[in-house]
Amino acid sequence: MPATTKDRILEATELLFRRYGYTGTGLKQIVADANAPFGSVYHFFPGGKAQLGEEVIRRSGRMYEELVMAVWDGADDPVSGAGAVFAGAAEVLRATDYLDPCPIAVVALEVASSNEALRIATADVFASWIGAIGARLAAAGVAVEESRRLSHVLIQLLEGAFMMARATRSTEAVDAAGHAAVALIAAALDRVL
Amino acid sequence: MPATTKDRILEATELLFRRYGYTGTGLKQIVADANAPFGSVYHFFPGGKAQLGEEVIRRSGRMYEELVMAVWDGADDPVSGAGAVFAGAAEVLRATDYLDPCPIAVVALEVASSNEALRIATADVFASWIGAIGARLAAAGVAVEESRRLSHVLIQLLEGAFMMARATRSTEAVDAAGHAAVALIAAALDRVL
DNA sequence: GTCTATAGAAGGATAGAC
DNA sequence: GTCTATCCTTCTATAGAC
Repeated sequence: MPATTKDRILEATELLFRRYGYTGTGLKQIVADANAPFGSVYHFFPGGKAQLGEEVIRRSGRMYEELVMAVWDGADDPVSGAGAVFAGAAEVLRATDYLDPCPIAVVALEVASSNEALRIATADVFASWIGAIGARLAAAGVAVEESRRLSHVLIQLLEGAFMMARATRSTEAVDAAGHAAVALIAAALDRVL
Repeated sequence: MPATTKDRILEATELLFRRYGYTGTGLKQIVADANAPFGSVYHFFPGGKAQLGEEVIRRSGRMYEELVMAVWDGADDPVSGAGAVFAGAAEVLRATDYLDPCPIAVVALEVASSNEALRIATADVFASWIGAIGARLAAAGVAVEESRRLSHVLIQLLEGAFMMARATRSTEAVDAAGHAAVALIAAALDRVL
C-alpha cells in the first residue's frame, strides 16, 4: 500500500469515527489501526485530536459527497438517482455489518453542543451536500427554493435511516426512506411539468 | 424538589446524554449535576454506567414518546398533528440553545457498533415509536403496511432534522422536514379517500 | 524528523468508614 | 444503606532519545 503515514492515520480515524464516534475513539487505537507511531499524530496534527478530527470530518465529508453524487449521476434522472443511492446504502449497511455509511453522523451529534470548531466543520459538510443535491434538483427543473428544501429532506431521510438501521440491524428503515425519497422527488418533478 | 436521588441521577444523565452522548458523559459529572454522592450510582445501578445508561434510554424513550404523541393527539388530524410536532421541535431547539430534543439519538449512533445491550435498548425504543405512530396512521385509514413505512419516515425526518439543526444552529432543516412530513401524510390520506 | 517513554488528568469502579 | 477516599485503567499530550 503506497499510502503515507498521514493518509493511513486519516483513514483509520475515519473508520473509527464511524464505529465509535469522536469521544469513543482513542488516539492509541488510531495509531494502532494505522500502523503508525504515536508521535506521528502530533507530528502531522500539532493541534492534537481536535485538529485530526476536523481534518477527518472535512475530508471524509467531501469524499462521501463525491461517492454518493457519483451514484446519483450514474442514473438517468433524479428519481432513479435517489433510488440508487438508498439501495446502495442498504447494501453497504449489510455488507459492513451495519457500520455507519455516513462518516460524520456520529461525530456531528456528539460535538454539536461541546466543540464549536468541530460543530462548524460538520455544518460546512452538510451545507456542501445541500448544495450538491440542490444543484442537481434545480438542474432538473425544480424551483430553487423547493430544491433546497428537498435536499435537506433527502439528507434527513438518509441520516435518519442510518440511525434506525444501525440500531435495529435491519434495512427496513432504509427501504422506507428510499420509498419516501423517490415519492417526494417524483412529486416535485410532476409540478415542473 | 421532591425527586428522589435515583430520579435526580436519571434526569441528570438524560440531559448529559443529549448534550455529550454516552461516552462523552462521565459518572462524576452525573453525580455532580444530580447533587448525589458518587456511591449512589452503584447503589441504585449495580451494573454501573451500562445499567444506568440502559435505564435512561428506555425511560427517556418512553417519556419522549408520550410527550410527542400528546402533541400529535392534541391536533384534529394526522396532518396537523405532525405539523405541530415539527413546529414544537423547532421551538424546543431554539429555546434550549440547540440541545438535542431526542433523548436517545446521540447514544443510539454511539453504541450501535460497540455495546449490544444498549443497542437493543435503542432499537426497542424506535420500535415502540413506530408502533405508536403507525397505530395513529392506521386509525386514520392508512393501510397497515404503508402506516409502518410512513412511521419510519416520520422518525427519520425528525432525527435527521435534529442532526442538521444542531450542526447548523438553525431550524431551517426542521421546517423542511415538517413540510415533507405533512405532504407525505396528506398524500397517504388522499389515497384512502 | 521518527519514534518511545512518561507525565498529568480524567475515566469507571470499589472498599470500607460511619 | 449513605457517603468518602482511593484504586487502576485509559485518555490526551509532551519531552526527549535516537
